[in-house]
Amino acid sequence: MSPEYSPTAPRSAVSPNDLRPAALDDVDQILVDALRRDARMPNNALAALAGIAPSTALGRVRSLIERGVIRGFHADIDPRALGRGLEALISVRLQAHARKHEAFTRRIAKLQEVVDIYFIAGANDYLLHIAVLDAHSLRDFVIEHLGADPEVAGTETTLIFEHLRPRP
Amino acid sequence: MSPEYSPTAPRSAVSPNDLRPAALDDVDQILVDALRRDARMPNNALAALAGIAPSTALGRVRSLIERGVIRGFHADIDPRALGRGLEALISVRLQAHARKHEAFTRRIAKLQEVVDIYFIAGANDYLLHIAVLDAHSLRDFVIEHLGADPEVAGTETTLIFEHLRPRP
DNA sequence: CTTGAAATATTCGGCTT
DNA sequence: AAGCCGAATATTTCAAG
Repeated sequence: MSPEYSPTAPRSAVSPNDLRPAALDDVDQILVDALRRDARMPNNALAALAGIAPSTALGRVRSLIERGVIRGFHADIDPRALGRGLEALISVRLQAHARKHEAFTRRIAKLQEVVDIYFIAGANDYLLHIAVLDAHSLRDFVIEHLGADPEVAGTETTLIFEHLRPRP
Repeated sequence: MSPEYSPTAPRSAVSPNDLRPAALDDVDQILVDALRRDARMPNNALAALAGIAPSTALGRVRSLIERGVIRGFHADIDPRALGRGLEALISVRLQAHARKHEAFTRRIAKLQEVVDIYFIAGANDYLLHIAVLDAHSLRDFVIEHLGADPEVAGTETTLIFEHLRPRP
């Protein structure tokens, strides 16, 4: 008998050189969902939730990490507790001839103030989400780390009044 | 003897009605830092790292949660694994007379596609970070959830090529 | 904040489907 | 391949000092 297509098995990747992690089955979905809500949920409880043995849950979670589906487990910390009560978004446009995007990214990524780096389409090249102590620190950040860089053609800073993360 | 200033004690809040969590001592700092890197680090290991007994570490972490310093523990999931390989930023401007910001926020916060809601200063009122399946879903999202709302005066959508989160 | 002990959870090898 | 079981290790948690 020739091999045949199984409709219940996960499909292979859609495009040829696709780095997408393999599709998640129902159990994986439950585990991922639970860990997204509470990364410290015991393996025990995960197993019970998913209706599998603890050892199986352990293997599943390890596989999810291995496959890159779970990229990490992190505590969400109130920036105010870290003395970073002021958050801002900074649009950054690099010089047209600038081809040192990677170097810029690496340099910016090292700065303590930087929370997110979005590499974006459109007139600007980056949107930086930063968290600092106060307005003075914000100015210092822009002047010292962006204004001083000859590759940076321009910046635009916008204050964040409130930041919500609805999912977790 | 009159009460005197103790240089080692944490200062009280700077401004009168300040909701800032109390300052963190060295041990708290270590715990917060470790849990930010790895939310699943065992309480045991945390204790050893901070140089305190496990029971003390347990109490410290609970206190940090209680005080709102730690807002949660979350697994970081690759959006591609969730079938959300396309991310975008959408600037949203509400009608000048719109005073239903809270209602808008609540409605948007419920949508599965929404990753972050930034309430910002400037010409626009919101910046939404969303993750969707593909360009078609993105268009649908804008039309259905933003374009259809009479309170929304305008939107501007920008694709995210890459999103880095340097800290963890 | 620590100790110490009981209750829970993790983890692995070996076995079953 | 993937899952379960059982048993040794490890961890969590609380009451007491």
